Amino acid sequence: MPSSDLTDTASRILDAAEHLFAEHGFTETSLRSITTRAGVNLAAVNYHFGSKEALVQAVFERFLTPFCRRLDRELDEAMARGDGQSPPLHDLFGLLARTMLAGVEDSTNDSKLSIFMRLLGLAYTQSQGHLRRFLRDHYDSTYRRFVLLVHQTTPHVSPNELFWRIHFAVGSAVFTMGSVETLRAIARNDTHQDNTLEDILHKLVPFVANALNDDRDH
Amino acid sequence: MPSSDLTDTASRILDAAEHLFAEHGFTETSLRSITTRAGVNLAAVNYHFGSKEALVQAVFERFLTPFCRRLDRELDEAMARGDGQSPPLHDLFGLLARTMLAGVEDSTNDSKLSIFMRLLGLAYTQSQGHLRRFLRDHYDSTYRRFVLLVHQTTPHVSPNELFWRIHFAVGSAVFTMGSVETLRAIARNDTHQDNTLEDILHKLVPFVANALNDDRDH
DNA sequence: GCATCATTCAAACAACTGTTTCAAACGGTT
DNA sequence: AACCGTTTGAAACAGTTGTTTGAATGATGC
Repeated sequence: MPSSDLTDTASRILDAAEHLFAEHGFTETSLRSITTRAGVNLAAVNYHFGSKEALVQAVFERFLTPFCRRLDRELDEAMARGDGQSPPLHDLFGLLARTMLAGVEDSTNDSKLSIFMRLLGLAYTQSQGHLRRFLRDHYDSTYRRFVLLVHQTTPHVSPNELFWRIHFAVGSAVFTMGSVETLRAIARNDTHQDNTLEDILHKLVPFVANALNDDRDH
Repeated sequence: MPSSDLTDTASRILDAAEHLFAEHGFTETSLRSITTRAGVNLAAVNYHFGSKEALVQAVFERFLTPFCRRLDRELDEAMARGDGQSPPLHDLFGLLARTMLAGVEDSTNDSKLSIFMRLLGLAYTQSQGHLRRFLRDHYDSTYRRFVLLVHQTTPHVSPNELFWRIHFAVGSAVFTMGSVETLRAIARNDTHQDNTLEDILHKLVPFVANALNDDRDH
């Protein structure tokens, strides 16, 4: 019911798949559960996308392509504002976080962003084979551009040290994202505080930026 | 072939399952692939463990129970040395890292630790339902004890803020160590530097400790 | 109205999943 | 040797998976 009857079959499949993938993972989600939720026939998936693998890629493409385009544009503008100089580390990651939030039209409802985050987490942890290749082939250039900017803003950190710190940082982001909903529930019980996704991102950004910026090599 | 013929059926199943779960995840690993690798009959899993779910739990129990026992003892000793005072943050995580490394008898071979961490990662991201319950029921007390110590050494950080930072930190550790083999290869190509596992832990510990210790709330 | 195309549908497909069955083999005890 | 409980073995089980089929349906252009 969340997807209106106005949209076409392919979009309804993508909507349903997006939700179910984020909730249960890829292999745990059957085509039958997707088509049932979407209210379409089982064969529609293979007809419109060719295979389940292709559907997975289509789900990622639908939200990752606009995201990378937005990020690239944001980076262009930031560079222009700074006369070709890359912005400081906090701004760089703040920009990243804002670009993520910008993809969610309804900012009061976290679910869209939550799905976005979980999918990103899945992409990192569950992607063996075809998905990993797909993501590398399509979005590696944006990723490398961002890393290069981080590199330029932290010239005091050696390349090797920075390499590891970036992966530490990616790890904290990806893992938190991958289980945001669960963690939020635990936090509600534990600390009696309700954190919005925006709150969490605003804690993650300085966490990452500070850790990357430490001027001692280890 | 990796597991010797001397060990009994149950252990050989656990060895095979451990490797395959870490490599492909739970649902992606079939009982047939496990028993084939272990060189035992298919029915042996249900005979010795009862079900696949129970096998998953047994795999976690085999490495998590000794680990938590070691960690508890190490914490006891550290508290005794400090007259009941919890050690500073760097030492606390250094102790954690050493306890992890201690579980790997063959310190020249990283694969055991890598599997350990990958399983921890799976527990984090893929555990819905039975596994999550199992882990909470069995190992939550050790976990809470460690968190409480971290809490006492960082009184300037609010409980909610610390909650999230700890999960950021766990994420970076689990993610990096879980793909340590792959990342080391990339680093060798990228920065022309060969990092031992110990090197990486020595970068990770201050990364985590510094990030947790930041005195501003966000 | 007719032909042509894309789309939908119910049904079946083969392959794989975890689990069960029951006879055979084993090892120790008397 | 005969008995015992424990363990292994090959085979089958029922259920689910992704995918394919071929007929029915719909809309579009002439």
